[in-house]
Amino acid sequence: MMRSIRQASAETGIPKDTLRYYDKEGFISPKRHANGYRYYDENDITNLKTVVVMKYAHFSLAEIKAMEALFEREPDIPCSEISKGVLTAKIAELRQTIDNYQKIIGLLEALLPMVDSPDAYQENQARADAFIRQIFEDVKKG
Amino acid sequence: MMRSIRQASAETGIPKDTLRYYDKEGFISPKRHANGYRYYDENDITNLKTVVVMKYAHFSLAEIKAMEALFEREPDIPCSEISKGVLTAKIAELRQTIDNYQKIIGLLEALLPMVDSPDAYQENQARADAFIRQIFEDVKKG
DNA sequence: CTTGACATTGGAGTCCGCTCCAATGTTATA
DNA sequence: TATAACATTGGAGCGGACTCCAATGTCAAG
Repeated sequence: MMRSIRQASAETGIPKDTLRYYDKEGFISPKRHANGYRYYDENDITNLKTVVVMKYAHFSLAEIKAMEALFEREPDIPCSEISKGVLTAKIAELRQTIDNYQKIIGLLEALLPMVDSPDAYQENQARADAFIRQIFEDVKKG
Repeated sequence: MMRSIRQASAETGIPKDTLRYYDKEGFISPKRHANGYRYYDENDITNLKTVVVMKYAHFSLAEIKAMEALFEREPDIPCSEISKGVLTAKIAELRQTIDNYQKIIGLLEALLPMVDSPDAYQENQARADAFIRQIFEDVKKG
């Protein structure tokens, strides 16, 4: 079954211009009709859906490109370790980000009461400045 | 105490060009010498350190600008509710992001075994495709 | 008084991932 | 056959936050 770019766009939710961009970049390049029109087959659609999922999972296009395993449909080529590596690296990265964000939430919650009471702001200011300078030193170190 | 742009940069870790950029944008604009040189006073330095901390906490420059309370040092102007709002909104946003990332980690961990075994890739492929298409539907909905 | 390290400016370039445009060609329908 | 709704291309623009450059000005040390 062949889809026009319009149909592929409707099915994947990826704008037509973006599909052309992916093609231009040699990322996902569907076959062409005699008239030059792109047509997307089942594999193309699966690959595009994979891209949607991977983008949702905060992979950059470069990272997605690197994971050939997700797109490789040739029986003779063995699936490389790259995909696995990229995947586990991203998992570690997300865990790290979560830890970091939890620290940041703690910081913001500590900052909140210093900004919280408009009338007492003057009194809080020295405290807030000292707090910021303390955090700054922490941020600088790591 | 007055710092040249070079000294302010050294003290805050913010590149000189970036300090000029902040000035150009009317964000943090130090006073000038007669010769036109910028000089940064204590308040400027505290404000710059605040920016470093807020950037670390994933605030955009626009968001940081919005939090006048962090920079306001005039006694007559009451501290607005804006800073508090921006702060609590960011805390909520980070919590949301953490939830989201935890879901994504679950997804990637489920995907991993399908990419994990190079030799069995062909066998896994149909399963991986079906999995991707399932996740795609979930992603599409929310 | 020269040298070198600093400072100034306006403006261009970078990265990423699109997004939009104009000019043009093709196809389906009334 | 006219019109609308598709398709193609190359290339420009965008947003955010810088980053770099060239031309020029200033200043302290030897």
